[in-house]
Amino acid sequence: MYRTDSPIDKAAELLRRKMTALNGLADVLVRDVKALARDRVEISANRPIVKENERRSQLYLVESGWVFRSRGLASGRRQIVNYALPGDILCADSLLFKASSFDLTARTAVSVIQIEAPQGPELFERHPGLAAAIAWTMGQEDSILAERVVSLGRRDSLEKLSHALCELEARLSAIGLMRGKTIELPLNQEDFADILGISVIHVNRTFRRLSEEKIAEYRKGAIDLLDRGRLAEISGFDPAYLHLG
Amino acid sequence: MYRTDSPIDKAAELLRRKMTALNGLADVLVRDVKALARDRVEISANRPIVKENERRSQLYLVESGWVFRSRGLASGRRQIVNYALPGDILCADSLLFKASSFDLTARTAVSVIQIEAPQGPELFERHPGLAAAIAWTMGQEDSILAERVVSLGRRDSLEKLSHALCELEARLSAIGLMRGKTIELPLNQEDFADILGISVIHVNRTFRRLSEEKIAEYRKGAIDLLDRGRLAEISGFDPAYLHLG
DNA sequence: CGTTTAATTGACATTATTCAACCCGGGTGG
DNA sequence: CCACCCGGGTTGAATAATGTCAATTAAACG
Repeated sequence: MYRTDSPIDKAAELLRRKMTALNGLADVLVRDVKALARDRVEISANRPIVKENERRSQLYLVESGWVFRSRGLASGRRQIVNYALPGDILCADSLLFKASSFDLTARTAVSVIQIEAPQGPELFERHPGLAAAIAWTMGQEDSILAERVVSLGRRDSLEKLSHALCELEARLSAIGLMRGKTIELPLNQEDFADILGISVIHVNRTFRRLSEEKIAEYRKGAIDLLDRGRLAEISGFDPAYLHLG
Repeated sequence: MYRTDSPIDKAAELLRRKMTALNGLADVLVRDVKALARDRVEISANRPIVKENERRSQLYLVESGWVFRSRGLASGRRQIVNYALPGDILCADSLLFKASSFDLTARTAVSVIQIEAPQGPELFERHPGLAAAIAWTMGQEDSILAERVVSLGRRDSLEKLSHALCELEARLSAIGLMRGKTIELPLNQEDFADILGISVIHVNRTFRRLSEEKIAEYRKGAIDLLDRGRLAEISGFDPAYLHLG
């Protein structure tokens, strides 16, 4: 077990725990990560982590805080594509592609561990553990986004919201961030709107419906899940796509 | 150059061409692919390639035909998450995860080349080229899905359709499948509905709008792009996310 | 030809958006 | 201590977008 009180160890442990499927590689990964880890960087809330179209050759391993991956449209609309939590890797794509066309912004104060990774061939030939982590991360992201596409395309607002709440609960409890039936999160209703692809006002009405039926209760900074069974039932939630073991 | 008339070479060449960013690895990749390539498999139209939740340790490299990655919901609704074209890799995730919760179905007659890939550690330690291809494929898919999320969440039907047409044009011309201004495709309006997350009837209305404004014309089996500039303008299309060089 | 599948059209219902107010709690400055 | 402001949050009414249902047309095929 790679457990001490160092922040790098904690974040690396979260990462390792996610990658149980790659049994033989999990340890190699942790070794790679530790060898390549550089500074810890603190980003204050609501600051961009990477501006769109910026090229870099580093990865970031999130240690604490919430990060949004989003796109702002010309019309002023915004879509949050995904959110990253402690143990998640950011900018994995920057090692493979010239540019990313999405913004990464810190929703809360965030601290990340910079990992100096070689690009291209060297990455795959010399650091199989890290390469596996990157592939795994992208695969998981892929799977989450595919589920997001289903939600946005074919579920109504009640189903969308219910599904999002189930996902939040699953992802947070996988990293030990759930306290009982309450999700603590830094998202306001506008953030939910931009995740679910609906208007703020409709988010509000949809939360009210959930609240009227005693299924979930929105408060500032937290959501109480009163009936997780109903939430999963409404949205057809099946946690398999998160690949959390 | 790896060009002969063998189908494996043609598909591998398409794959290699996509991965220009990984300069040093492209050749390693082709070697890996050729070494691991097994049978060619033909799937007839409208047959499942993989049923949901089936575990395998093979990859498929598409040689010809159109493949849908989709999810059917309990209510009978369907969402097409993405489509794969010649040169694309299928089932990359099956090497990393226990199961995939999406269906792969052949929309046309499809032929794929089976690639026998080791799972887990061995993949990354012994076949860096293939590992890179898998990571790259997942990264590209990831990027496409992120763009899909934006479309589904924050664009109206006209923008969605325009964006989809731009994407189709870009992806098809990257593999040499565009003839002038006409997209030849096996998609009917119901397929478009399930890609765009709107109803068939609305797809019809939206095509009519494009046609009235002389922007694009739907015919069975083909779409004529009369004004690509307008299409890109309407949808804010920027091909960068496809990473096609 | 009849049959089938897909496309098209119109009338209507539903869902979600927009706009405009109002509320409420937590600062902040007088 | 109070008045004010500000960022959410909440609510209702009007409007726009999209979905559903039902019927019709068109093309494709044996």
